[in-house]
Amino acid sequence: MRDPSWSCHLLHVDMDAFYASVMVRDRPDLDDVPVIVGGGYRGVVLSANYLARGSGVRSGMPMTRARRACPAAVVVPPDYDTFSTVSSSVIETFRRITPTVEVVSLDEAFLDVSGTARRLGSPLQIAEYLRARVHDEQRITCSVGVAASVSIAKLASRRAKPDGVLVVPPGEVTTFVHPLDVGELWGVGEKTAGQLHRLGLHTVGDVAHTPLRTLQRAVGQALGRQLHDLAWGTDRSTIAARDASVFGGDPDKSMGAQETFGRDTDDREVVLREMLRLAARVSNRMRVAGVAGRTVTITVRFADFTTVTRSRTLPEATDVTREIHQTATRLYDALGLQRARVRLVGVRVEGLVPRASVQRQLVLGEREHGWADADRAVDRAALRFGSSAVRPASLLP
DNA sequence: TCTGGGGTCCTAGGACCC
DNA sequence: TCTGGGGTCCTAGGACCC
Repeated sequence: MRDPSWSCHLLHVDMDAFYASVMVRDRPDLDDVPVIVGGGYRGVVLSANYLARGSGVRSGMPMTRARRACPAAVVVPPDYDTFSTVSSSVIETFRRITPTVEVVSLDEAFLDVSGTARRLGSPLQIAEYLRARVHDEQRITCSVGVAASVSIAKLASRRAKPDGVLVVPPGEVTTFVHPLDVGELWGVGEKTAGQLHRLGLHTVGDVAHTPLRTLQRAVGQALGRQLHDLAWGTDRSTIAARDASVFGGDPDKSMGAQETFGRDTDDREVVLREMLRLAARVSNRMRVAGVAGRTVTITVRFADFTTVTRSRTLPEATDVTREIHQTATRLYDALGLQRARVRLVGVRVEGLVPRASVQRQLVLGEREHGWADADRAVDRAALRFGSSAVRPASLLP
C-alpha cells in the first residue's frame, strides 16, 4: 500500500518540553522527578516535564500555583545559553535533511521536504529518521506533524506529542480538524475561544460551517478570514527558509525590554532609574544590530494588573540611550500618577530602520552627537570588560 | 508572593491631506 | 455650506504566540 505521507511535503517539528528536557538530560538524579523550569520571584512556569504536567502544571502558570499543584517538583532556573546551543545543533540536523527550514522559535521549525523526499524516503520516513537523529545527537525527544499545509502540520505535531509522529494527508484534513476544540486553532486564545463559545461555536467544524460574514462580525475582519481558512485546511502551504536569530532573517520591527519589580513601587525615582536601565539595554541592542527607531513606547503595569501604554514618535530615528530615556521619562510623567503602585515598566522602540538610512539633522547638532559618541564608548567598554563595567552614575549601586 | 519577557499583528478613532 | 471618499500617520489598547 502506498504511504499516505507522499501527498504531504511539510514537517512541523516541535521539541517535547524543550527547556525541561534540556535541563534534566545531564542530571540522572532528576530522571523520575517532576521538574519545572522557571522560578524567580513573581515568575511563571517556562516549561515542565511530563511528570509535572501530570499534576496539572502548565507553562505560563504562575509559579505559586504550580508549586501548590505539584509540591514534589524540583524547580530549576532556565539556562538560555544552553537552550540556544542545543537549538542551533538541532536546526543544523534539520538543514542536513533539507535547506528549506523555517525556524519559528528555539524549539520549533517547519521543514519543506518536497526536494528530498526521493533521496531519503517518504515524508513519514524522513520524520522518523529526523527524530532518531535528534535523539541520538541531543538525547531529547521531539514530535513531528506531517501535512500539506502549515497549520495542519502544526496541529498534527501537537496531537503526536510526546515523542511521536502524525501524518494528516489532504484527504483527511476535515475529519482530523473538525472535531477539535476551537481553542486548538492558531490565533484562538482564551478570549476568542470564549467569544466563539458564546456564539455556540465549540468545534472547528462549527466554525467551518459558519458564514464568513458572521465569523468576521464576531472576531474581526482578519481573524474571521483566518479561522475560516484554518477550519478548511486551506491555509499557507509554502514556507520560507529563514532563521529568526541569524543574519538574513526578517529584520526586527521593534526592540524592547521590560521588568517586573520584586515589589510594587510608587516611587518615581525608582521607576525612572529602572527605565534608564531598560533604555540602555534596548539602545545597546539596537546599536549592535545597526538600527534606529522613531517611536518610543512605555508600558506601565499597576498592582491590579491593569496596563497602560504611551508612545511618542520623534522627528528623527534614534539609537541614543539618553534620547530614549528622556522620551520615556516625559511619557511617564505625563501619566500624572499619584502614589499608584507600579508592578512593571517597559521601554520599547518601534519603527526600526537601518541606522545607515538615517540622516541625522545637523541642526540638532553637537550635543546629541556627544551622547551618541558616549554610547559607543560604553558599548566598546562593555564588550571588553562586561556589560556591568560602564553605566550611568544613577545606576551605580 | 497569583499572573515573565520578547515579540507581532489587528482594530479603531482622529488628524490631515488630496 | 450641509456634506465625498480615500490614504497615511499617529496613538492606545488588546489579543496572541513562543
